[in-house]
Amino acid sequence: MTNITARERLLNAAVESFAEKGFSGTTTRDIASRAGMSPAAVYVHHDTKESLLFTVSLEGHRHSLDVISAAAATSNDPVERLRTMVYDFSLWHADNSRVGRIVQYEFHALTPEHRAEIAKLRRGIEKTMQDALADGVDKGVLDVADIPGTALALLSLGVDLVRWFVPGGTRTADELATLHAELAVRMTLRAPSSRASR
Amino acid sequence: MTNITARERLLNAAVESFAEKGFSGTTTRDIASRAGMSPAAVYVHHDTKESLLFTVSLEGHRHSLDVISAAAATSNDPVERLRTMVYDFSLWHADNSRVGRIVQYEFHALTPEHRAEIAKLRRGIEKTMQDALADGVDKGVLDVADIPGTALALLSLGVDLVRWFVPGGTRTADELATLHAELAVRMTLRAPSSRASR
DNA sequence: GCATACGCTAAGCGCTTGCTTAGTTTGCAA
DNA sequence: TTGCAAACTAAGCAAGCGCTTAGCGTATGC
Repeated sequence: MTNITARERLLNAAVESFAEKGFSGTTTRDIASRAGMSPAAVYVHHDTKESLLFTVSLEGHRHSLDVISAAAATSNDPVERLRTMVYDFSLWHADNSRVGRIVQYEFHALTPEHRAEIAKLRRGIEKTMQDALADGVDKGVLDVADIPGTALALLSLGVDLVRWFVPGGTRTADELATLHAELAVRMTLRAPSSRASR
Repeated sequence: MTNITARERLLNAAVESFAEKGFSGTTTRDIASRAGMSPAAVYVHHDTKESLLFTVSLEGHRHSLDVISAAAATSNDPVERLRTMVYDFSLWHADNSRVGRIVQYEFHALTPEHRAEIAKLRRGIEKTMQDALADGVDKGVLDVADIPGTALALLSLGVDLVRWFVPGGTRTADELATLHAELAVRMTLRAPSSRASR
């Protein structure tokens, strides 16, 4: 009970510190003091500093994969589905921008084994977006010449927002996600004339 | 003469190391040995490790601002101008992905004074893109409801590519930049029906 | 009422860090 | 030939690093 709480307090402290100073810029003493504990207490609940990063990164990647997968299953209409996927993916990054920064920018700090495991989840995210575009093209609703490249561009909208988004700024997470969803549709929608020609 | 060469060899070594391991993950001994010098030689040519980062970051920001400013001046046609701006901005990031990673991801490692100076250049980049969009809207050629948000999204295409782009991969820098330029036009172009209504 | 296990800390080990100091080498002006 | 500045290195300092060890207090099962 208290075991779980202390472990999670340390994980939350690690998220704060990694997001603010990066993995290499964070000391185990930082994490411990943010969690209100002595430096040695970190090692009661976590093996190494890197395993803390791996736990945070794995959880973050799983969440964002879950979010985009769930969105992909909400509709059979390619346009509405794409709108939901981009909206939810960008919203998740805005609502979790600290975890998002760790997910996106600290990938290289993982051990090769952990990196390989997380790379699989990343491929899953890209695949989900590619499949949604391919289905829309098949149904004649979307016009996408370069599916992998366009999928990456759509994901970039969500990914890159963690670099500058601040909660409580001039723009809400919902407004940003709505904008991204609209831009995504415009990037991929087949023009009326070419749709008529089908 | 040799002074300039040694100074630049150290800067190149710093670019390699910062891009690969991040600023905090890089040691001054890394930089020195990559430049084929002793650790102390770094301090003959540069004040601190952070001043090396500042020099690299400042030069990188200036280059990318120059690139997008020059592109903004190539045409009066809003569509062609936007296409050129996005193409050149993404191309620069693909051709300079190591410097791009430092520019984008090591901003927080700068001292507050240096950060403030570089923030000005960043605002210049955003302003240039916003002005191009606003002019296109004024001329009735583009349809952009949220100009600051859309400008950020267009820049995100170039910025985020440094996270995954590898020279010599399946995609050339030119192909990627061409794709981004096309997507940018689709994101912002006024639809024929709404253009007719003007 | 005692033994045991658990959550945690004080102290610190061996190593690496950014940077400095003191001194050597080199090339060139007078 | 001498004098001197500039480029560079060997050695090392103080501080900070990830992580370990030894031990303390407390709660729980018996």
